[in-house]
Amino acid sequence: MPRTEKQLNAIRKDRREQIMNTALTLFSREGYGHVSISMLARHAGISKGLMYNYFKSKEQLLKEILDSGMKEIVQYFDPNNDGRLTPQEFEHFVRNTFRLMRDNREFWIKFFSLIIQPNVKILLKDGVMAGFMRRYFKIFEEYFKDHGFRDPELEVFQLSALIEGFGIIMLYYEDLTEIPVTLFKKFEERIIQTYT
Amino acid sequence: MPRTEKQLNAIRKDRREQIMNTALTLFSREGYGHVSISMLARHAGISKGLMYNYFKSKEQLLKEILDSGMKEIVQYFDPNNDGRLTPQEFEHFVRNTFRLMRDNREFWIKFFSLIIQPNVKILLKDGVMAGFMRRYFKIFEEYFKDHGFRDPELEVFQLSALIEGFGIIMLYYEDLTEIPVTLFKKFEERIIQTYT
Amino acid sequence: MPRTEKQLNAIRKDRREQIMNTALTLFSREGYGHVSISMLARHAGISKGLMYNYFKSKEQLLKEILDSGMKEIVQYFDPNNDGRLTPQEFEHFVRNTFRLMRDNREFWIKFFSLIIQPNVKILLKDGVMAGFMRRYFKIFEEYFKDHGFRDPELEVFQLSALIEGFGIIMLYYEDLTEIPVTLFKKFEERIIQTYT
Amino acid sequence: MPRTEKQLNAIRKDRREQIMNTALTLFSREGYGHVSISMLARHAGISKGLMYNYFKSKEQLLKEILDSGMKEIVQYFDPNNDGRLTPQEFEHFVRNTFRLMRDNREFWIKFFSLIIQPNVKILLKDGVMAGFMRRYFKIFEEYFKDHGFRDPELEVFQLSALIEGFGIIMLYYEDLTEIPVTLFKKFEERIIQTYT
DNA sequence: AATGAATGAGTCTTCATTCAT
DNA sequence: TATGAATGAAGACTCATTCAT
Repeated sequence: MPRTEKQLNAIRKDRREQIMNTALTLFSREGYGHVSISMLARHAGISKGLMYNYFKSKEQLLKEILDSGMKEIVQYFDPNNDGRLTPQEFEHFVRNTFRLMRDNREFWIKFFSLIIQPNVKILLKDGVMAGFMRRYFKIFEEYFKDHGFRDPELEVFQLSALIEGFGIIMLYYEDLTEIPVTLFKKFEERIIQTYT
Repeated sequence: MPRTEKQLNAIRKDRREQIMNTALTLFSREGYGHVSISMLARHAGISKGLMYNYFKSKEQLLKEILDSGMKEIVQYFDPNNDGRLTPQEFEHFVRNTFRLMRDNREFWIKFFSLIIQPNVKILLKDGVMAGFMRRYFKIFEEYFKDHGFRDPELEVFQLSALIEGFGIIMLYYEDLTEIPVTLFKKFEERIIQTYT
Repeated sequence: MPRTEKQLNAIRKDRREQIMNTALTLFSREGYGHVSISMLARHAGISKGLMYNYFKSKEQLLKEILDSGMKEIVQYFDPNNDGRLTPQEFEHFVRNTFRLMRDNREFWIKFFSLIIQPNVKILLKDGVMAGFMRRYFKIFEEYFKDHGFRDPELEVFQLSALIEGFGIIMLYYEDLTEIPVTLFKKFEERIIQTYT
Repeated sequence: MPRTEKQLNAIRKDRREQIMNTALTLFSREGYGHVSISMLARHAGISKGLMYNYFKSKEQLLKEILDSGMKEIVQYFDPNNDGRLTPQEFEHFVRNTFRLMRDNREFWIKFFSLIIQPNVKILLKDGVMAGFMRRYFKIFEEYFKDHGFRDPELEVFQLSALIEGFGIIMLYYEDLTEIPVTLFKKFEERIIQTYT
């Protein structure tokens, strides 16, 4: 008996996720350019050819991974989408971002590791990322201006540095010096105290 | 009649630098793994084979680039090598680091872009980097402990995040939002004020 | 629908043999080192890459060819594996060896031509060959000692020279002076008469 | 003061020999194809370019090495050049050949190792070798015919096999089983006894 | 939907040879 | 005479992608 349309869709959805998860893990660990389709197929437990039933090319696969990650980031930012942040929204944003990272630490380390790869960066430059970044810089600058910070530009710069730096440290030095969860919490509180 | 030893040394020095500079530019822009020897040779204006007169392999070339950069970084840190930082030394270190970056901004953007690449990271892990990082973490923690900071660990973490984040921002967003030199200066002052 | 396991195995077996046969012919005629993968692929009627689906490397291909040839040689020698040769076993060995050579003359000429190549020799030295040779020398020396030959060592030496020399002549001069099959037979009889 | 013509010639002659000796050693040990000019120059203690002052190409160098070796072999054979061998001449030939090998064992092992390399063989086929071999076969056949051997063709075949096999054994197994000089002598005597 | 054999362009690397000095 | 920097063709090997089954 042939499978129903519904079953087929379920299979397809599972397979796609399975492939994307495996790909993210490998891309982040080995570098996008060093992951061959053979390796990917082997790790995902499928055949080489099958990948091409789900993704047009290796690059397409990468793009879908990036998109799905970016969507999650964006959704916690400026939820009512009015281009303004209240201190509550600011705190909410920071807490949510950190919670996201804590709850799904492995995923975000991988994702961060992926987006700083040169070949990958190029894809993002002209994609969602650029727009997101511009908007993000703008909204924070407004926020600092409205809440009496003397040098809003500097604050945006410093805040960005802290957040990006946080990512890099997780990624880069974690296996040297195990970073305890309490430190994450303290770092989060410090940022909220400093900026609200 | 063969060239004199002096002539040969001059030629060799020039060529090495020419190749290393070209390589750093390409490695950082395109990613180490995506730069082929063909591409490198074309950009450096030499033949494919010649690279191998100067460097045993592509990887060896990378290692020499990394070493030469790391040496410059290390030399401004804990100059009297006693494992202790005075506030003056701290300030001196920050100012010098920033000056280095300002004076040779392009180089350091490239260098930073290089060392966060996954394939490159691996090389550093077992090289100078690991040792340097451990020492760096330790010395700063001592510094904060000795100068009355309540939570030295958190301060080290935050300072590191700021510095690394500074690198990432330069690298990642500069071509979106031109970062003015005055901002660099203000960022530098803020760090010094905060920590001394 | 994917091919069945059986179909795949058949395809793989055929291809392996096709590649190994082509390789033996070329390696023996041109020398292992002078046969490029391009050349091999062209002669075998396959693409350059395909060889690497079947053999990890050019060297691995060589090793498998050597192994398969050595196995055939070894099986006719000291069949009951007691480290002793009776005159009947001696005769049996000689007759079988010559029959093998006559029946598959081309193959053995190629094989012999292959194993005397310097690069190839090195592989054999540390492989089956060394062990085989030592055993072979020992058993024949025992044989000559037991059957009243005055100078067993000399006889082993002479017998070996005859056999190896036979190989060289086939290989080296055959295309100068066509060697008739009757001569082979007479050579065989002479050896058996002399040593039994 | 510039060197005299005579001095220059002496230098040239020395250099040529030095290069040829080094080349023979390397060619035989590593295989002609695996010896690079760099390697050769390094081992001979000269520059890469200099080799080309003395030999037009790598192949030309090989050819001269082969020629000089072949000349030595040929000169002991059929000295009065009448196409006939007397038993004395036969003995003389065998004794001289073996003496040559004993006295300069290393050289001949190298030379033999060289001429059986496939790439090298090809050069010889159309050179001195072919002619030499034909003549050699012919003269021995006459010899055996004239001296009452029943099957001259078989004898030529066997004699050749013994001699070639002797070469192979020296070359191939010597480092497994050290072959004593006394064995050489006995082998020589046996051949003379058998054939005169 | 699923497989993996097959392709060929492209990668890093080696090396005989040339040539300015 | 002597040097070694420089070249470029060629070699072993990898891998994204296609396609018959």
